[in-house]
Amino acid sequence: MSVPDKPSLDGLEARWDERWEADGTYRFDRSKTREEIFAIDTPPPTASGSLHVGHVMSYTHTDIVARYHRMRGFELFYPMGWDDNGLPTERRVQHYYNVRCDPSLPFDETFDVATFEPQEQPTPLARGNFIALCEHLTVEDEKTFERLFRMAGLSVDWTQTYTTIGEIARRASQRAFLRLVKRGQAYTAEAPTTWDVDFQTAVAQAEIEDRELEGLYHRIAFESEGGGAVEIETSRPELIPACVALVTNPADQRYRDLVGSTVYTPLFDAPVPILAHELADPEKGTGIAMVCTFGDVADVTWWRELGLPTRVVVGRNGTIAPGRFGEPGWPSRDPEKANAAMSVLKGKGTKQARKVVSELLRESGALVGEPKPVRHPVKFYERGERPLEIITSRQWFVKTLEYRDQLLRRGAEIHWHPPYMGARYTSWVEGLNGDWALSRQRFFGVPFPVWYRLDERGQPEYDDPILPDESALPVDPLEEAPPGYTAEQRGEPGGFLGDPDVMDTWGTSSMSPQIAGRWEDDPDLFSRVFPMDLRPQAHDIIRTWLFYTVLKSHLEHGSLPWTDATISGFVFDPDRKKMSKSKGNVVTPLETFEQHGADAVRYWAGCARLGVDAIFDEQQIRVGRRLAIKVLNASRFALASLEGSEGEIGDPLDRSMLKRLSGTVDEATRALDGYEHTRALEVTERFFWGFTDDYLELVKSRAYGSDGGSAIASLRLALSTLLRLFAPFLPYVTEEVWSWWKEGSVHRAPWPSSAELDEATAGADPAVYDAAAWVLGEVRKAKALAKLSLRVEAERVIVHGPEERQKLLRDVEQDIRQAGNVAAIEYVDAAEPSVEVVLPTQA
RNA sequence: GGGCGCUUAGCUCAGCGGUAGAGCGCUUCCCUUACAAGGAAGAGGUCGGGGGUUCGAGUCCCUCAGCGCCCACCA
Repeated sequence: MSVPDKPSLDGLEARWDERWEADGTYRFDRSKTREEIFAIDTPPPTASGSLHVGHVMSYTHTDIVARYHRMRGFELFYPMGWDDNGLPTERRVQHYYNVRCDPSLPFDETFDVATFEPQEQPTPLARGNFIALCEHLTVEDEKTFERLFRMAGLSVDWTQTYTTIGEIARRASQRAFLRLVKRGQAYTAEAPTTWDVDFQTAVAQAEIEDRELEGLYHRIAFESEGGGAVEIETSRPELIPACVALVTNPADQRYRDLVGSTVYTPLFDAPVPILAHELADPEKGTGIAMVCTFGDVADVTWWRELGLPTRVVVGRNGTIAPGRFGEPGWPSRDPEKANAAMSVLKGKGTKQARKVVSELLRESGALVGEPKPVRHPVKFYERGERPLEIITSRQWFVKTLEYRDQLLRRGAEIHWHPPYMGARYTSWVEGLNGDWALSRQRFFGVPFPVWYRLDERGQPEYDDPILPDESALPVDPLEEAPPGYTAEQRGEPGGFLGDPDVMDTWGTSSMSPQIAGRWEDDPDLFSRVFPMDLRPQAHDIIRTWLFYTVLKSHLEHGSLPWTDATISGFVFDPDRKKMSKSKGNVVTPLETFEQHGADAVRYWAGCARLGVDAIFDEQQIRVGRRLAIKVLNASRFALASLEGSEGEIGDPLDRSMLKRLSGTVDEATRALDGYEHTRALEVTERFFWGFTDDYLELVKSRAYGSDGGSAIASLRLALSTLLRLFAPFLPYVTEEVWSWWKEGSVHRAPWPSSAELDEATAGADPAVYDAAAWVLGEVRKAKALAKLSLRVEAERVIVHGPEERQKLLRDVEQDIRQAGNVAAIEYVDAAEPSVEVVLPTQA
């Protein structure tokens, strides 16, 4: 045994991280069977972002689960991943190096990522060079992340780390995609899709958010064919040239007679029909809606279900790029007038075009009254700055709608922690309005392993793509030629075209269980870890990461990807604002760790329940630090200050204390089994503080004495148990103390059980410990109220109470007298227990 | 518009059918041989409002209000 004289928290993190790494304490043993393994689908953080205390909280929650299960005897499959593909990385690289990706440039062989310096003007880079720069920067970011997570004490097996742009991830994503195509579950189609005009990429429903925006409702008159006018209301008058119909509800009496008739759009004089559709809401606007291609998702529904033509006026960059009226598909009573109006709009952004059209409408007399200001929700790409447009483009889709019921059932099979989080999944799946648009018109992502044949005129044949053999994966269709073709045939008539798109970043991260488990690359490993046990994550990505992972697993494996999902809340600053970089209220985790120590920060995290948003509270962290220091000092006392040796545990107080501890062990175990780590921490902490405040004081003199064997043995047994109960929460300080007197790591020690304590506690009555602590407390209270030092000897303590209670106390009277500095204890029969303390009158 | 969650001491939160709890903060006292980056003690709540069930309700039911979040085809 080697107990330091002055134990300290300083430097524990570095020392133990190194030691755990050297000893392979958290190394996964793949020889274990699926039943013996507990597998965690760790969230791969966005490598290009920065970690904040919110990450610290949720990853600590997961680590508590991991450490608990490891101590329960499970072999932990607990890898880390880095989500380094996708738009966030592209954006970070663009800013960091002041570059932009220009896919038209040829690859520059001489470009060196390591020595590249940002220039005054943005440097255009070829796709390949840009990707190389992305890979370079993410590697650097990932090192920083790993340092922080190691400091946080995550018991991850760092040899299992994966990235979402790495070869394994690309292969897994592409393989899953190919199989979706072969099963008919993924398809390519030219279809209207939500589109970000700045990033110029398709965006899936899951990445869309509503933002409240100021708008103007314009009431606009359409000329009816029989004369007269039909009025509609719109906040997007610039889409009038894209109008292909008006719709009204079939039950709406006001417009029943108009259904089937034709009206003419103002300014453009295009004839459009008035049609009936259930979706039209008589309560909204005038009860007649303008259908444009495309203003919103309702337009898409009407366009599809009513078989309407397409008249596109908004281009991919968000500017007005109209066709010519008078030409096929662009009918007008007065093409000259229509094209004159169009020429004014051409090239303008939608916002500007809106103002112009508004003025033109006013001049033409079609504007009824003044536009009414409104605040209304508008759809945005979550990372975008301008409203989404709906633009027709060719995309790959994954079928989701037809699996809706199956996916709902899968959601119900998941054990959600907390359970009510399952409702978010359900409401998301129920609200799905289209298949998953999987392709992104971006660069740093997993390419689609697909080529298209070019016909004699050089037009791609999208309906029958060329797919590689799975053994060739991963492939880059922009670098490699498809089977049976040569590189020279790229882009030539009769040759081929590589799919230029990359997958949605969720397309890859939804494969995290398969990537981490080396699906197909290492079938033996995969069979030992999949389906996994746990998916930990935050609630904001239930509709993305969680949903897509369930979808992929359901379609590929016919199973859930894991049985349980733990959902952490967010962390807010003390003013209840969500922490974010732009608000400048971000607390850097590294500083927090350095200032307070990892165990202290983990304690704060451990106090926050799953699913509940937490406050970043330095006060609470200090409490954690105090607890950690207390563990050191109490351990030092129990282990080193006492010179006697262990004896048989026979003293009633000792046995009673251990009985109480046994109950605490049961409670903590039950709590952790139910993913209620806060409760486990709470009961452990409560016992521990009582243990130090009362038990240590009660046994101190006995333990120092010649017959201290029972006390010393009890102290050590309790300490061993408490260290293990605290180990998932305070991995550093518990390991430190463990190392003073035990072999091996506390984190590989068995989780304590009440059975372990049975021998020492058989027949013991926990009420003895409670009663002794109660009397001691009353004595202390009396002295404190009398403003006396605790060292002042009380002349007498008179315990009133029923006989049974007296009996409990008589056995441990000596300990109470010593701990409380009491000369004599007397007993008086009474129904209600109370304590009377006779103190010396003050001089 | 639909759904979920929250509303308990100044603050952060436990408690979920049986006489109001913890930590922090505040006040007082104590350098007691594990611990002064300590320790001991005290003050402080008609458990959001209103109904109901029950011998008994922060605890179950209904209802209202406020806050937060999720979802929604928001013309």
